Amino acid sequence: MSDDKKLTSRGDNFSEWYNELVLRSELADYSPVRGCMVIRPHGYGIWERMQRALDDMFKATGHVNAYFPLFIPESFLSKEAEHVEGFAPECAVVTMGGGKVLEERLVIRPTSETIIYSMFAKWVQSYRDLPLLYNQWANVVRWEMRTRLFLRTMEFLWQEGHTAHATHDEAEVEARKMLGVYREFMEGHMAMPVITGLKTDSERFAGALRTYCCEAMMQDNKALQAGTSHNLGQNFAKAFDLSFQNEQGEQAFAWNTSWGVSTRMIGGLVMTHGDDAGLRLPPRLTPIQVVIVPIWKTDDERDATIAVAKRIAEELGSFKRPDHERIRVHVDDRVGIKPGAKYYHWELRGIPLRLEIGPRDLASQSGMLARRDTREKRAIAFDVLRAELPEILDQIQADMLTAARARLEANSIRQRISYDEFKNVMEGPGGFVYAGWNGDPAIEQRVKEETKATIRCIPDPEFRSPIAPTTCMVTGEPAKHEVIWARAY
RNA sequence: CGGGGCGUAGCGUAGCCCGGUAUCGCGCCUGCUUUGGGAGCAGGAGGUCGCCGGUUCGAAUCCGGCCGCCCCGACCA
Repeated sequence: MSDDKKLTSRGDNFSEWYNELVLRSELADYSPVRGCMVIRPHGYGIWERMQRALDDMFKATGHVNAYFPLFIPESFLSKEAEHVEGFAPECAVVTMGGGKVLEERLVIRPTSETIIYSMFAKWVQSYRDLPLLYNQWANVVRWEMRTRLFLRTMEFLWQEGHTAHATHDEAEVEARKMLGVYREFMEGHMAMPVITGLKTDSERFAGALRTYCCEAMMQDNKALQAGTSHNLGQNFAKAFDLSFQNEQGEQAFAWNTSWGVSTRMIGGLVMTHGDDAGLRLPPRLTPIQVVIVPIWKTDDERDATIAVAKRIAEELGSFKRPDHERIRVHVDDRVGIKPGAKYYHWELRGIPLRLEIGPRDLASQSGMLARRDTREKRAIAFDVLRAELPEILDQIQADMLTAARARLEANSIRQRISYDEFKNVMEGPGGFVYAGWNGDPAIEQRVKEETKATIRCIPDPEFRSPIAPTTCMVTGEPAKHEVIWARAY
């Protein structure tokens, strides 16, 4: 057994652990194009589960899917001043087509506000046409300097919601509602607790009135912005003449929101739950929930255990079952590979449950069930699998969230600390520091330069400290907000 | 775009300083024996040493240029 079978440990080098794990668990691979990655079936399977769950939630909140083009006329980008300033530097631009120089260059969408609101403008005349509640599943391209698998790639997959409303307040409700949807998805499906809140101006989306976000804490105590929701105000409506006649018969500009989450969440999943043995996937998002490993000595035993394994898999996972009763089972019937090697294989890939079935188990009509998250192992009778597995999977899902939440709390600092102590925290263990801020962007900038930490958000009320800080951590002046400081991805 | 590192079989590497046709491990193929925590033995396949040029009788090795990747910064979902 050689050392290259062991994963770099999180403690030794977190960043190397992450890269190695993503590659070795076959979530993704580097591609021939710089900064772009190939999402392999195991990774894409997670994305498909994410899409399905989120899409259901979007539909249940009244949204519809549509699709807008990948190419955006370059002139569209520049119609909203702040937006063009924010995105122009990172745009890929098509200058040639069909062997000819294009009359107007085409930007490959970095985000679709401009093209979508230009179309909304055609479709909206009256307040009766509002609201428009659209979503699209798409790829976008941003010319990033430095890329990392899932966390920042030049092309990534995401969903972008785009809505238009008659009033500011309606748009505000929508932006907050979708932030809540994200939070519920991240906690309920990813088992990843998040802090929701408002971005400061420096971190606000280019062209938005207000940006709300979900911030998660990774195991190296750095923050990951996992989702954003923007109240765009009337900025884009004015740029694209998205106007309507209101009940009073006056022309008015619509109010827009946009909101998105991306394949970056897969990186968050890895860094939230992974351990030194590999991935740990939450039952709701894992492509395979239970892997069955048949064990044998003789050919007869091989045939018998594989037959039983397949029968169980068929019974639990049949497509004839309604979706919510179906368990995603895989039988690892590869010959010539010892059971132990299979255990390592599936542990690396994060499959929540493993069922071992050997000759002894056939006799007793039971198997050994091992949990990936806790590594507990116990016997379970075949005839209770169908009844008990869903409960066990739910338990794993819940336990993973509890564990992640405990880690988030353990690495959050709420007691008042001095700026010097803060610097030590950021140089050392890191974490989320709740502290007062005087509201001055210059202070935010200075802290960033001195500590690499940024204000992740002004947390929503339910995340704030019982006793609000009264003074700014840096200047000692009266605090305008309680904010969360952390280094971020 | 600045700093650092690295490109040798599918993967990871030795060799490079000191020039003579490439080492080892994993993986892969065949056979036999194995299989309840990473199997053993035997045999075998697989290489334009990132690319281009130079020096030399001879270059993975020395020199010049280029390309790519990773890490750390600046910038960003």
